[in-house]
Amino acid sequence: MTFQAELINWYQNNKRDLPWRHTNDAYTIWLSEIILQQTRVEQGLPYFNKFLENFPTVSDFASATETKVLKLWQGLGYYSRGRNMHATAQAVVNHYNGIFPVNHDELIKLKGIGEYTAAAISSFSSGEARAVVDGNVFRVLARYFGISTPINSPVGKKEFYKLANELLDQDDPATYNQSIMEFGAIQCKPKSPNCSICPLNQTCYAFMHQQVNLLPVKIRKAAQKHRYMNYFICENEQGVLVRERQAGDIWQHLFDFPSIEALEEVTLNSASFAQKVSDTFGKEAQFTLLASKKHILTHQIIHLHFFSLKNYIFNFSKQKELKWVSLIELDELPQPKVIHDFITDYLL
DNA sequence: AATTCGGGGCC
DNA sequence: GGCCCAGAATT
Repeated sequence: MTFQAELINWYQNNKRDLPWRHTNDAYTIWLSEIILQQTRVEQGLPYFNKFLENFPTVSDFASATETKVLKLWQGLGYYSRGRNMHATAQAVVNHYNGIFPVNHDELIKLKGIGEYTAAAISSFSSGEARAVVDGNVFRVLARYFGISTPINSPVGKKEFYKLANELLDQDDPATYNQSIMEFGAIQCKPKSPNCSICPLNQTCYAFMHQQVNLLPVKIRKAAQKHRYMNYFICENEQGVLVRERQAGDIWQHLFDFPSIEALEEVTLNSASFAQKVSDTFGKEAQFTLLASKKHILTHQIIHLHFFSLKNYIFNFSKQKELKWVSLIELDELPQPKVIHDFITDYLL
């Protein structure tokens, strides 16, 4: 049996029953593919159901507010996916008559849809012969064919795409694409795959040369950086003061609180920190520590302190991103996971 | 070509 | 603590 036939045969016997595999509707498939970018099926599944329930059609998605979209996205991470989805839904309504494109060359023009996602949506919805190359495919091809070119280098990406499209089953690209990804996720998994039961083990380069745990090759990422975020909670009869985060940093268009950020850990009861608070919130400002947390992102380790702030002065004309909200309204705003955890424990 | 976008699960 | 996950956009 050929490599492709073995994969499809394995898929028919081992595939998971996932909701987006029961449709060829491009909108529904688009929802699943964006949600699953850099996200495990188990983590994305409840979000897929939630989005389909709230937005049954692309028109429903387009007519929602961005805040509503981000609130539904809350906790899933990589929030630009949510913002780009909103823009794309509106583009489909305005420029495609509300009919989601199914062709690769149209799909890739849309925000948030790159090479992988355009291939996935086009092959699954219309049977277009485009090979998907995701993390699973990189791994399966690198191991089976013994390719040591780094998968996250431009040269490697080109090489793997070329091979993937040569291997693509022209008669049923959708099933073949599903098969190789599912095979990578379940059988040819990253850590300690059970190669003894693999139907391809007798022709797999990595297995025969004891290189399964050496492939694929990946170039190391930059080291994580530490950030120190000191948040100040201001409460009055109206509620609490929040800040909408702006472009150019993490959590764009999500909400947190007024803060003083530092590059190093501050000594909380030091004169220098007290001076900084006075400079920012006025000489009479008083603060007490409410909680401390640590939050890990891909490239950042964030150290957070939350303070209650009294007797403060704000210059709202210079802080247009600030606004007062009631606790009810606060609950409707999208928040970073670590902020939402704090609010749940200390404000609600 | 390298960095930067989250959060969770696994070892 | 490091690695990976149905990657894309930016610089």
